[in-house]
Amino acid sequence: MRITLREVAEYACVSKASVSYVLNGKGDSQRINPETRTRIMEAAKKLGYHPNALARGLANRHTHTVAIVMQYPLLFAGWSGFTNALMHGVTDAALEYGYDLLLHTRRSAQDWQGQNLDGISADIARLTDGRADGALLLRDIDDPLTECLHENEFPAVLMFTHSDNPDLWYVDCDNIAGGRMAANHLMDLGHTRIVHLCGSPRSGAASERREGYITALKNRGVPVRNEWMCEVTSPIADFSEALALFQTNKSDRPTAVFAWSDDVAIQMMRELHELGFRVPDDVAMVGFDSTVLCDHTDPPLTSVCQPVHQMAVQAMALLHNHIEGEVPEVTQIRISPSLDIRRSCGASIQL
Amino acid sequence: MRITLREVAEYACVSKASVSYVLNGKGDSQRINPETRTRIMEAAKKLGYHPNALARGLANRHTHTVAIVMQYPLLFAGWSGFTNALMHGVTDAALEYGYDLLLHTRRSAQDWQGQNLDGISADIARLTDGRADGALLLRDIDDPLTECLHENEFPAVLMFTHSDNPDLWYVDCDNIAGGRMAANHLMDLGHTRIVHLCGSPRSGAASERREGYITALKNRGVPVRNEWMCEVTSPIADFSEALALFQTNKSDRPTAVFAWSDDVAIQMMRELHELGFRVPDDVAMVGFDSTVLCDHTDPPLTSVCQPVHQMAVQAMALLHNHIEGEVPEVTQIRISPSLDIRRSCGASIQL
DNA sequence: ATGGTTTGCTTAACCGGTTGTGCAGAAATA
DNA sequence: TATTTCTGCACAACCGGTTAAGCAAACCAT
Repeated sequence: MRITLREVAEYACVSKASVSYVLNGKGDSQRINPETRTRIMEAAKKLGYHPNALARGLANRHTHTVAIVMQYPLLFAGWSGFTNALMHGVTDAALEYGYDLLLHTRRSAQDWQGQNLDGISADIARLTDGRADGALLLRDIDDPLTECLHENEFPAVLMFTHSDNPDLWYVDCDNIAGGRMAANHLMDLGHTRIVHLCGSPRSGAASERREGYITALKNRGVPVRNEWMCEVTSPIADFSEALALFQTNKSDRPTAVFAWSDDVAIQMMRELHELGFRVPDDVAMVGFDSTVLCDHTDPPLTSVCQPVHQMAVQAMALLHNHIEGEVPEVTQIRISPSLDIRRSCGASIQL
Repeated sequence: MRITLREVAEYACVSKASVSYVLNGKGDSQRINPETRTRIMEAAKKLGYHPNALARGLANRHTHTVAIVMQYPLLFAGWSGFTNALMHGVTDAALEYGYDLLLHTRRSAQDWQGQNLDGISADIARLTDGRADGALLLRDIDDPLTECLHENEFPAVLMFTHSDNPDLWYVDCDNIAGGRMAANHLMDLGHTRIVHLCGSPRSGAASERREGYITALKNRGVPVRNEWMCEVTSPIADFSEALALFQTNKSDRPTAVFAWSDDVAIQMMRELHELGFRVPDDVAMVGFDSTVLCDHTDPPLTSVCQPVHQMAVQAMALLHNHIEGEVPEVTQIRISPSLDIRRSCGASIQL
């Protein structure tokens, strides 16, 4: 058993209160006699005392811990460096602000589908059980958890998603602009027959990228074809519908693909390659996230870039404000994406 | 403020103890009158009661939480899917056993270099402060933290590293065999001039891979050249020393490279490519970890494969045993790696 | 009627900290 | 000398749970 405050107190022949005052330097600590103070400090050091975080959290009502809540454990199943960059940013920022991190995942997406409120309330219970002072939320756009937490007045900040509710704080990328960028780049290069591989309609980011794609096409008078928007949510999903679009006579064949994620783009390049299509000669390809992976594929993948690490840091900063009860001027942050042009569209590389 | 046990008790007109017995189903719970029981259950439901994890942990002396302790936050800075696979396995297994996860990183490697014992004792303090029941350790081979935790009788299991101390439990890959496999594969293909890009000498895994490489060469009477073992710890490290080996007259030029990690192998392929060398025609390349990335590089990278996800699950299983006080027959697990042959060595692909 | 057992709950100590209040004795002031 | 103020610490309540021990009433057997 670890040394407790009481044992330090007994060793130093003082009360628990005095030890607590001395070690924390708050309250009556100025009024402790210097001799007693050093006696207590030495007792603590000699006994190897370290406070129990549970007891301290219970008494203090806060733990210097924040939870990071993933929609799916599958976030760690992806190929690209997105999750890595995300976690890297979050851990860096957590160290910066002195928070520990609690990782919340859940068994499967099914638990949530159909608005399983028992699941939600279980999540709420776990999150607000005193262990964390606040939470970083990586959730679908219409996830009831977000609103529920807000009703429970639990400090939370959304990451890589957003909300129409002005009371909810978030850091997200302007995915509509990102989708537009991707489509415009392809149209600038002369493409008009552009397939979009889109993500889950429940994902706010994926929906916005699709919206940006549609808007860009409409703006230039390019017809938007529903059958050219295929839902391919992950690199291990079914690509056959998308690939079928390429197995027709050449006159009506797509010449470009905008995939909602790098993972999907990269897998699509492989699938196309196996069908005998060359990227970028036969088909141009644009991905999203511009993860480090994009530099190492064949050909290197042109991709819309969002500064994941920086966004994670900003989200943690917002959460810190929220926990401290401070309200910064901007509580809903939209980052503008940029386009990293590599070789997969055949464009000349900008320097 | 959340509803507490006391409020539920008052609402149901019973004592705190009765509520606790009913909600936990332990101890005297059988002796509670069914009517009282339902009254309590309904009160709890109506008030939306959820127990405070800190108070509960304090009283129970355990929290159903395990910490995962990284050597470096940089683990999230890598390109390859190694960390992803690791975290995926850990989160899956944590869900399986009903543990929550606490993530421990630290500011920089410098804190630890030179055996900073203050840093170590701070780590010990944070880990054994009551929040976690045990820890999964991803640390260097000679990290004092491991022994310290063991002395403090804190349940811990090493992952992707090992120890000569028979009391320390671990799950590691047989990296010596892995290094041998890589070198043997290259020698099978006729290569004798093989460069090894090795990792940090403090990393147990990296050292063993190097040892396997050396052993394999010696076994076949191939001279081991010290200048052909270059320390390149990460893809953003300095490759110039390694590249210089290729910028000599052809008769003494290496024909193959075994890199201690996929990240480094992939970057090396790029660097070689820029110097005009073709993989695998001019230089054969073998990596380590066989992450998903290897399928998507140009050319696809032959790599030694360790089952990261499975190893993470096994480590969590061991930790669960440790926490429960059970001692399984095997507490030190060595997984045999395999070789995933792709195209970067020019070998015919096995089916 | 008497003693023993069972039922159904409460009391209170405890986990390991924090912190408001209070109480001696010394020092300062009247 | 009497009163007030300050110094230096202890006491005890509290955070929100768990759980051993105990007690009154009801039940049973003798």
